[in-house]
Amino acid sequence: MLDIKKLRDNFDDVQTSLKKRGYKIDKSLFFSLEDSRKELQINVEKLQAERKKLSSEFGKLKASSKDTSDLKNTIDQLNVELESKDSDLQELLTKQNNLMLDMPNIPDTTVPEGTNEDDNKVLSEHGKIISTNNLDHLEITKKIDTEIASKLAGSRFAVLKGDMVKLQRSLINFMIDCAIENGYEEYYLPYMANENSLIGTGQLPKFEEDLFKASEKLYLIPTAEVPLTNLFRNEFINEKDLPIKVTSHTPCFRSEAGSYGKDTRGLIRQHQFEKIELVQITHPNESMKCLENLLNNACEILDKLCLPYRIIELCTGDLGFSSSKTFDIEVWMPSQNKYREISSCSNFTDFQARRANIKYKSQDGNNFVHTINGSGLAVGRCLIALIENNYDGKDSIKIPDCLIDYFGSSTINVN
RNA sequence: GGAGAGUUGGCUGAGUGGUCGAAAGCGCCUCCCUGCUAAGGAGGUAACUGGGCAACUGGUUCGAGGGUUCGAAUCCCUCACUCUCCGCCA
Repeated sequence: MLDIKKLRDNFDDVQTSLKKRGYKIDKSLFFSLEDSRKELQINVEKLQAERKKLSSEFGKLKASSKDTSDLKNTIDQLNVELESKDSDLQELLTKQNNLMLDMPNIPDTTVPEGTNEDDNKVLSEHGKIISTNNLDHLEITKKIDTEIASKLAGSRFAVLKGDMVKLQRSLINFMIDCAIENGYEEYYLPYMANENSLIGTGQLPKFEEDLFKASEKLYLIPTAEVPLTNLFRNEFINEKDLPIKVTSHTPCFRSEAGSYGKDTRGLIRQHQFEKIELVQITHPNESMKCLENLLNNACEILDKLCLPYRIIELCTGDLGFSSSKTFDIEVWMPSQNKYREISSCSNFTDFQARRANIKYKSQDGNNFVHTINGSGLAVGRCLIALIENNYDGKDSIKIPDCLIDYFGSSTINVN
């Protein structure tokens, strides 16, 4: 959520910024709501003050057992007026709030301008592309089975067997250990979240169709970002405790509505996948530095796994709803002959903090924190990358050195 | 699933109709004392929000939403959540 004061005072600046990401604010709507709000609010508060005063006089008259009927009449009339004005005001505030909840975050001034992903900027490429293999992961190993998964649950699910499960488990443990080493505290979390949590991180109300609803009140989490960030919802944090770094491995559930026909083969786009999430709760002055730190933490994993990847900076038109600045990490997928997203690291500035009411206390008063998060990493996609990049073209997949202790062997025989 | 108790400021916790945005304690901040630390003393310290250049000055909030009342933390109703005991259970 944006700061409404910013809109009141610098509407044109905000409008210009949001335009860069393709969002249009209706200026006349905003100010017509705002003008009525101001007038009504002043009016209502005046009436409330008056009632307060008269009620206390009423009490005094009562105490000295004097006649109160005239005063009661006055107050009754006042209450009728107050009630109608107040309900107008409430209606208006709801409209205004809905308008605010619909607005995306303001892109950071350093974000390159653009209209869609074609305008994203490649910042750097890392590692050597050595694989000449063009078989995809389903062709390389039979231990990933999406057909049998469709019997169990439908399309966009997978069943893993034997070595592949163990490899996935090794990746998870390796990634979590990296995060811990980098100062993140590990959490085990609920895989379902309530509505308020999802509003806090920005999935609701606008993106309900992307979620799986598990019951009347609970949704399956689309990412551990939701529970990790909401750990701090409605909390005050001591300034000296910032930044707070937390991590968790969870499954993630996404309906992938609107991606029909896209990435239908294999593990790349599933309703359910494993992910390690990194979250930092930071001081506003430090957040960009923390974003770089988090990005490095994520890249480090690919470095250690010796997988080729590149870093992309998203342009204004491709930024996620809540994000102010985002770096994507894309890993090389030999079978597709291109890089695919494996992590998205974002600075949400105070956008989520405002929605989730996460503040820090400092000498100059209370202020909203900035929230940062990114995958560290998406496990399913990492598994694909590992299989496809490390396949020898004949019968085995090489396990990177950093995983050998976790996996217990230096190769997987695929026959 | 059955029975009961609770939800108040950063925390603990008092408060059953106006003098309560709220006792007390803890914590925190400022100052005094002290060679330093500890202890001690004085004062300050809820959040959100409106108007105003500002000084300042209004309003809202005691889990949420309704109701009663001139007036509600306090009375009534509904809901959510937490805890305890019993039952069941990985």
